[in-house]
Amino acid sequence: MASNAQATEIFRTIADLLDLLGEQFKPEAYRRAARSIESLTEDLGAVAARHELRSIPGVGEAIAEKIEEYLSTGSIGYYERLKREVPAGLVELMRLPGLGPKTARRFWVELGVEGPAELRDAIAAGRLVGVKGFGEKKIEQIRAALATAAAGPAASGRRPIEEVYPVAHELVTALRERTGADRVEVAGSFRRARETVGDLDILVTTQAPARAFEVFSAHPLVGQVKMRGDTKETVLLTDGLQVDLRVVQPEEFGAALQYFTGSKDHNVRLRSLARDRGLKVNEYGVFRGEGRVAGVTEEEVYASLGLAYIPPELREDRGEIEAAAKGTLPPLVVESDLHGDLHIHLSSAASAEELERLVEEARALRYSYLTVVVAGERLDGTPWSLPAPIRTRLEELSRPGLWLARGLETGPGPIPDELGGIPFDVRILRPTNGAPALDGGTPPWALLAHVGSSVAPDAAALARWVEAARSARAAIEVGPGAERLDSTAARQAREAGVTIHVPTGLGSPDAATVRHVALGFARRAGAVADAVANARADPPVSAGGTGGGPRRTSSPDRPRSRPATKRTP
DNA sequence: GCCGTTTTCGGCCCGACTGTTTTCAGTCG
Repeated sequence: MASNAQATEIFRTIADLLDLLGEQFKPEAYRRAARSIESLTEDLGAVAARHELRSIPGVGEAIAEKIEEYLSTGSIGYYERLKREVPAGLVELMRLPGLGPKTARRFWVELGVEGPAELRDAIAAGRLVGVKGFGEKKIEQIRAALATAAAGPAASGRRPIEEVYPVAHELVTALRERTGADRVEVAGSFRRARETVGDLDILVTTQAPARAFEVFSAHPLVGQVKMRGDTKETVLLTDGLQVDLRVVQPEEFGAALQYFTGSKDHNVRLRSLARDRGLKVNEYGVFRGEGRVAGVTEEEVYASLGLAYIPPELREDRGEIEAAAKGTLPPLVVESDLHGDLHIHLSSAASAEELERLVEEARALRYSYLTVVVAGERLDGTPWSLPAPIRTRLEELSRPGLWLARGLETGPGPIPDELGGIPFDVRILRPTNGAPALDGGTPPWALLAHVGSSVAPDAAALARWVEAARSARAAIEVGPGAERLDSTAARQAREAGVTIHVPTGLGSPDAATVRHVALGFARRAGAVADAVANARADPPVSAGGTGGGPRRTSSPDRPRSRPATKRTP
């Protein structure tokens, strides 16, 4: 999806350039279009070929034309003109923390400064002293921002959600236990389960805000306090992640949680819907005139606008508001829907104790099946397998109530001779480059895994794999890490009717992170329990290869059946 | 520049915080 990413970046830059020219509403319009293009599940070229560019939210006549121009010529005349008009260095300046378009423009117009290097020189030469609006502190702040930018490129970019997850968990736990806060929730893109997180927004209700700030600032993860007001504190963690802590009143908590969860586009739509109904929504509640209509809970906020509750993962203005109004939102998969895992790896040196711990974990979660990969091919194509005693132990531990299936993980071709004698129940496909078509003669595939490890994640390759999974009736694995699908790709799989697999992380130290993040991605993709392979009561597996199939007696083997599935509450 | 279950024109979120101010501008989220 290289061209989508490039188009996104071009429109973002156009927005910045227009900002620098002092334009009022155009910049936001271009940013809106950029956000939509970024989250597209298919290539812009494909949308253009169907003449459906205008159906992309935020893309109207003018931007659609510019996309066409970009697709056919590789550049956009309007963009090139703007770049000639405004020095490129100004965009860098306005992207520095604490600086914005107004300030960058003033440097340009009043001081002739056209970029970071010139600004540094101007400050060193004392040219900012005495300029209206620039006191000692402001100048120092700019100097510091320039130094940080020069030291390393983008020390404060967005980071993967799985990296932030344990940190968020720790901070929330500490706030709950040590500050006397009543309610503590993380909002923002973290709560929406976006793949990347820019910062953390934590909301608390407490009678003693000052104490909450005090305790929070003293947490070992916190590096420095950036600012502290009456209701809000901003800190930087030792690893550079920014965390905002906001204190809100209990009667406002739902409204604040809704407001700070976003997304921006979702909230804009919500507010305009409210306006149409004579209501006003802000972070303090929903109001008719002076009277508060809602605010304690999010459910109440949505209900007051005539909407069903919208799960955070869907709040991106991609049609969820219309669906909530009509009552057609899907009941998204929840953690208690998961009945097992089709893809568990143990190391080739695994011990029986490791296997037993794994089984204990599965029992504790009331899972009814696990596929443990017992044999397969390494990335270099050489075969490996779990030691025979471990495979035997696996069979011994399998019983009605918890079926331990044996997984065989290979490329798409015939099973290599070396692995031919090893019995298995589930065949897991590890894609290799250039061979997307699954061999129809082999047993049905249960799972397409490690997709990102062997194919470039561009739209065309992804489309091939989704089609391969669809025709083989295999599930595709979703979750954190380069080897699994992100939520955008998962949405594409869903749209093609391909089921997805949510890894549970069982047996790994970061199991909770893997499971929650993967579930979040599945929910972002709009998956209901029926769309998740391991949310089915019986494993979506048929007897495979030389294996014997399910060795349990409690329920008959039902290949490819769609057993009754627990409903989302 | 986009958008419309009251609109094809006239809107487009708005409050907290900082720094430089004497009443406000800019940035951020």
